Order: sequence, then structure tokens, then C-alpha cells
Amino acid sequence: MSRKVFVSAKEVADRAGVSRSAVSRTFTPGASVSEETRRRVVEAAEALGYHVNHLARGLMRNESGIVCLIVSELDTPYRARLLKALTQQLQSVAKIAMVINTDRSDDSVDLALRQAIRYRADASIILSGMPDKSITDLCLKNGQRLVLINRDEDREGPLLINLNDREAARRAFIALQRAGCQTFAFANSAAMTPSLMAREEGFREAGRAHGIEVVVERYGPTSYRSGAIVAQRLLTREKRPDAIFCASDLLACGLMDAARHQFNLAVPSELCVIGFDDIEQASWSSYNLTTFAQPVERIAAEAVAWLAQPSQTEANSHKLEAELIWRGSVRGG
Amino acid sequence: MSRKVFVSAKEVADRAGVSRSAVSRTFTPGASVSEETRRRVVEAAEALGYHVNHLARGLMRNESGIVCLIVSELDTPYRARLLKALTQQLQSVAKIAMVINTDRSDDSVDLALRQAIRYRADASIILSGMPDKSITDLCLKNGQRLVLINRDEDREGPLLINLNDREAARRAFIALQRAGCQTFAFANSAAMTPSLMAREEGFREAGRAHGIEVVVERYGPTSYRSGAIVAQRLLTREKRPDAIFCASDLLACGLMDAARHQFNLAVPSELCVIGFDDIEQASWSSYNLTTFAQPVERIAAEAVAWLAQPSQTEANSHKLEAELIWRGSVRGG
DNA sequence: TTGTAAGCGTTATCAC
DNA sequence: GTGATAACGCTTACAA
Repeated sequence: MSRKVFVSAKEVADRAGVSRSAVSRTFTPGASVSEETRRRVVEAAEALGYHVNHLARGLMRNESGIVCLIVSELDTPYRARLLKALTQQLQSVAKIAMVINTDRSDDSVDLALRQAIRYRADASIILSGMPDKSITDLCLKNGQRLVLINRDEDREGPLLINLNDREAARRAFIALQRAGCQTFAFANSAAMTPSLMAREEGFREAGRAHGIEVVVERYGPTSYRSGAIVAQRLLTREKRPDAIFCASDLLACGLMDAARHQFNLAVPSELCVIGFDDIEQASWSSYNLTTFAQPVERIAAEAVAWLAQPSQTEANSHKLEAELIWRGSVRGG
Repeated sequence: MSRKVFVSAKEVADRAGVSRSAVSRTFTPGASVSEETRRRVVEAAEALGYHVNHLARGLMRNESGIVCLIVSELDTPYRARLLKALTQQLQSVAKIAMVINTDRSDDSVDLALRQAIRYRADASIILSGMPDKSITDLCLKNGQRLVLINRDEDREGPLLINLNDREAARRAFIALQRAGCQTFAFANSAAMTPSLMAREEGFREAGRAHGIEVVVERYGPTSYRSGAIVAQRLLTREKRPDAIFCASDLLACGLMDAARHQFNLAVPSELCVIGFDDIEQASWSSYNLTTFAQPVERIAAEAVAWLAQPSQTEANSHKLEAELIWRGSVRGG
């Protein structure tokens, strides 16, 4: 195996004619080195192509600089956006993102968390699924910080970042009512994640508060195709809805396409639609979808700020507001 | 700082009443441990919540298990899909993905590669941008493998995975010609990446071979919005194109939407469009876009297979075929 | 099969 | 400011 080993601090020290501790200090932000020593070390390092070994550094400092991002379906527009925001912001505080893909099973989240522990990640951010309590406890006990995004669990220790889904759903109902809609429906996937269910609940409650029954249809994963199928079920009812709040934009896009191309319905004149997430496609002129924007950058910022602070402060639950983006899929916006 | 340290192999050894090397061996796949010893070690490890420290293991073995994925605009459908395929397949060969976000500048790619070196990544996969030769040499010299996807550079050492863009472009031209189109255009972004330019070149060449002049328009980043702008430029020409090959599906979606909603053109009867990538949106019924599919899973598989093999074999250049997916944006598919 | 001991590349501690 | 020296948690000869 020709796998030549990387150059070490010792080699740099030899070449620069100093001790290896001098080399170490040169690359440690707050350390005290004379200008002359630093110059010689940097020069030697440059010439040799030396780079501090973060594996070894992490071992010593007991702080790897690694943050694990645990996510499923990362090729979905909203997830991809969140992932991008997180990786970028992590980089800006000198942390690095490790990405672990899970399927929807909680078991695979546990596995991912184990992997995070093996690499001594400073923190893990969970975007999908729900880990077992025993494993999160293990993380926390080992000083690994935990952030749960849109998981809504009431658990001690991790930082919880959630949207005010119920409130958003209530506002969606009011907007649709103001548009003059009569028959309300909620389009959901069968994923039953906390945030999806909160939107559903919130919408039903708002209906109930106005004495209006809301039809709910759930199907499959949270995808475009599921939206189309839900549309079929909803739009063939004898009392056809003229207002549909969708649990996500992906569902909304599928639903709108089915409504237009299969049922020849015009949006918004015959059917008003509101989505959730504000994915890029929502703004495409084929959809022009009124929707709630997830404050992706804010979410990432809160997560990163919390896990980057040196001392563990009390982890609390952050509730963020989803902003209603008015576009053309609801009458009279 | 209450940061309690993780449990170490020594603690497990003490509890199990064996030596620490026995613990090490228990967690090393091919090592020889007696059934009895293994049982006791595993039991103790379980009880204590022990997990092998991969930082330390990487230090010793000179193999971290980390693979760096260097990418820009990872929230773009095609990139996200490739990223997902890569992370998944890496996991299946017991490697773990580190994701580094870059902007389009080559400088930021160099920075990313430096980061990869610091973490002693076993390999780096570059999805965007082009690193400086000096830095790739540094990686290679240190035994770090390099994969360049759709970068098309003729360089020694890294594994190069490319599509046959020119050939695909040629086929696109023929398909459009068979559809009875008369006036041909190519819609591109101003990103000028190797693959984008190869598609442009291939399409022009095909035109030239048939004695037909192809109009080319380039604008901005490779995005939906750019597609809409290119559409405006192309569709206001005095000799309006009735066949447009787009360098990417994102451009194609923007272009189609503009064509339909701003210029009231019907696709495919008045305008035929072909895209590239086969992103999910291409199959949405609002677009129903005929396009070339990037063999994302194949690309990921080739990359992962090459970097997972124990001995460095000669890195060659793999040329993969893009498959033409017939949908409804070209007449007579 | 097992334990002992050396070593991986760092950083932290401590004299000087 | 600088240089020895001792960790850090692991793997791997080597000897038993």
C-alpha cells in the first residue's frame, strides 16, 4: 500500500528548527509565540504541506468540531434548503457537518446517533424521525448536544426548535374563509410527523371554532404524487371542497396539478389552495402558491448559535413563527 | 464545564476483567477473540454505553472512514439527489459523509479540500467547482483519493466521472428535428461549467452538421429564473425558435413557464422543449418535460466503489450515458 | 487466545 | 516565549 502518511508537526518542527510544541502553538489561535518563530513555522508548514490533524486535536481537546446532521429524504426541497443553511452556518463557526441519511424508522435514527457518538460529534441535529430516549440520554450524558427541529417532543436536555404550526393553520383557515370559500378540506400525507399533525389539528380546530366541518384526507409519503392522489379523493366527493389547506407545498403542487389537469378546475376561482414550507417551486408561475414560509435561515441560526456557545446553557424550546406568503392560489389576496 | 468525557476502552476492560486489547479486538472485525471474552466485553460495553472512538481509531489506522463531499448549491434538485445517493451509498460501505458547502469560486473549493485534509478524509468527492492543481496534488500525495463528477478535466490521479454530454446533445437535436422543428435554440446559464458547455457545443455541432444555425442564449446562474429570462430573449427574436434545448431542467421549467404564461405559447404544439437532469419536477404534469436523465445512482455507485476498494487502482475516466426520457414537451414522442 | 508495550499526532502542563 | 513530558483512546506487533 503506497498510502503515504500525512506530514506531522514533528517534521515541521525539525525543518523549522524549533520544538513541536512551538508548531502546535503556532496553529492554536490564542497561544503565545514570537513573531520570528511563527514565521519560520508557517514557512516550513507551507513548504511541507502540513495541516493540523483534527482527529488528533479532537482527541486531545475532547472536542471534534464535528456536528452530525441526521436527516431523511434530503433530496426534498425543504430538507435540502435546511441542510444547506445548516452546513453553511456551521462552517461559519468553524464546525463541520457530517450528514447521515436515515429512512423513516426510528431505529435508523438510533443507528445514526451511535455513529455520531463514535466520531465524538460535538452535537447532533435531528431533522427527521425520533430517536429512542435511551440513546438521546446517552448522547447528553456524554456531553453531546442535541437539537431537534420540528420534532415537537417535550423532552429535557435537547434544544427544541418548532414552528407555531397550529397558529399558522388557524390563519390559513381565516384566509380561506375571507376568500369566500365554503367547503374546507385538509390534505395530508400519512407520515404523521408531529408538525404535520399539528397543522392538521390546528386547521380542524379553526373549523370547529367556526362551526365548520373540515374533511381530512391522508395518503402516503409527503410528496407530489401523494398530493395528486389526495386531490383525486377530495375532488370526487359529492360535496367538492373549494378550499384546501395542504400540509406541505409538495402535496399542494401535486394537488393543484391534479385539480387543473384532471378535473379542469381553475385556481383560485374554483379552488383555493394554501401550502406550507415555501419551497422554491411554490413561487414558480405554474403554481404561484400562497403558502407559509419556514424561516429556514432562522432555524439554522438558532441551532448553530446554541451549539456553538462554549458553556451549555439551559436548553429551552424555541417556537418560531411561519410567515404567510401571499401569492395567487387564494382569491383576493 | 460539565462536559463529562465519553467512556473509554479501559473502563470496559476493567469492568469485564480483561485487558484493553481484548476490548479493542472485540470491536475489530477480523480479530481473534474467544467467545467467552467477547461476551463479557460486549456486556460490559453495553452496560457502560461504550462506543469505539473513531477519532482515535482513525489516528492509528491512518484511515478515518470520512469522505468529504464538496458541493455548491446543494439545495438544487439535481445536486440534492446526487448528495442523497452518495451519502446513502457511502453509509452502506461503512464510510461517513462530511459535507462542505462552497460557493462557485475555485478558491472556496481549495478551502474545502484543506478541511478534508485536516480531518484526514479517506477521499473527497467534488461535485462543483474546480480546485487548484497544487491542492489536488497535495491530496493525492497524502493518499487521499479524489473523485470529480461532471468536471471533465483531463487530470492524472483523480477518478473522473462524466456524462456523454455531447452525444446527448446530438440526440436532442435529432429528436427535435424529427418533431418537425425549424428554428433551433440552446438555453444556457452563464455558469460555463464543463458539462454545461459540452451540451451547448454538442448541440451547435449537431446543428452545423445539418446546416442549421443554432441560436445560443446564456444568462445568470443555472436556475428557474434564468430560464425565464432566457425565454424572454429567445422568444422575442424576429425568427422565434420552435425548438429549445435547455442545459438543465431548472432552466427548462423557467423557460416553459415563461413561454406559456407570458407568450401564450403551447408546448409542444408551438414550441418543443428538451431539458437535462431529469429532476423530479420534470415529471410533474405542469411540465411533463422530455429530458435526459442523469444516472445519479450509477454515478454514486461508481464513485463509492472506487474509493472503497482497499488498494488504489489506476484511476481512469468513466463516461456514462444519459438516458433520454420521453415525455410530452416534444411533438410525436 | 491473551496481555504487555509501543506508537499514532495532537494539546496541556510545567519548568526554564 | 520555549522545550520536555505526559496525557488522549485507540491499534498492533510481539511474546507468553
